[in-house]
Amino acid sequence: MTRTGPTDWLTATGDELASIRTALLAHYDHSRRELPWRGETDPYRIWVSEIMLQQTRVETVIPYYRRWLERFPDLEALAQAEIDDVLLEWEGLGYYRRARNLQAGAMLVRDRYGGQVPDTVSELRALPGVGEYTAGAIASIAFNEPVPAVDGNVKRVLARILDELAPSGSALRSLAKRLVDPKRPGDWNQALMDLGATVCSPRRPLCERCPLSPWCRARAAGTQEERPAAKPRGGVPKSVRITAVVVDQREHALVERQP
DNA sequence: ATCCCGTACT
DNA sequence: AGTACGGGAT
Repeated sequence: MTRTGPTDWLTATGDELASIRTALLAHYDHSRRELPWRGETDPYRIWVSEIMLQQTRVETVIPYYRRWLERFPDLEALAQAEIDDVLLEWEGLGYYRRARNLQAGAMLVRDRYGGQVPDTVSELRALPGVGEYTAGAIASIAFNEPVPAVDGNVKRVLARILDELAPSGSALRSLAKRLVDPKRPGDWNQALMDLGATVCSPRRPLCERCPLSPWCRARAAGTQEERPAAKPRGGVPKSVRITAVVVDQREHALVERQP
């Protein structure tokens, strides 16, 4: 492969897409993090791991994930559990709504789908606590559906590939959709997330070790540290407080008031 | 798009 | 106390 610079992803050829997929998947195959849910394809287990990983770091989740599967080894076990037992098992993870949603979802799948987790993004999205990201992750990892899974890490990776300060949701989705490897969608999505967690970090990304650097516009421009843009501090004030003091001609205050 | 939520960090 | 974060919900 000979390359002259980062690709225009809107017009990328099939060969170019194949090249970037091959590069990242090869990297993933030899340097992926070994995690308890890696290589797993049981949709219930992927579901549990993805919900636990929302707003919670990997190291924290690992022991909870293991204990959870001992206590609730399959969807049926979770669906018939007492909510108090569910919450007890979740204790320490925080965001307890996730646990309530997970069990409500398990009951829903049991009652509406005969215990089989649905395999489409739209059906998955109907489960409580499952949004676009989580639905894509479950569909791709557990069911090999060629759909993207764009979490915070992936957003950063894509923003750097595009060298955009604040790529729109639609720009991110369309690029993510084009990139997904049709043969190994689950591995592809996990590879992108892994890359964001380990190489394409928010600060000081390790571009020298990045298998995607040949395709990365930010890397070519040297702007990787500033992509995506930091959030504007504070934002636009919604109101401005004005205080006036009325004085007479000798500058004695006639009216004073504490705001 | 924008808001909301619960938590961690400062 | 205030803010940043990363998801979901609307």
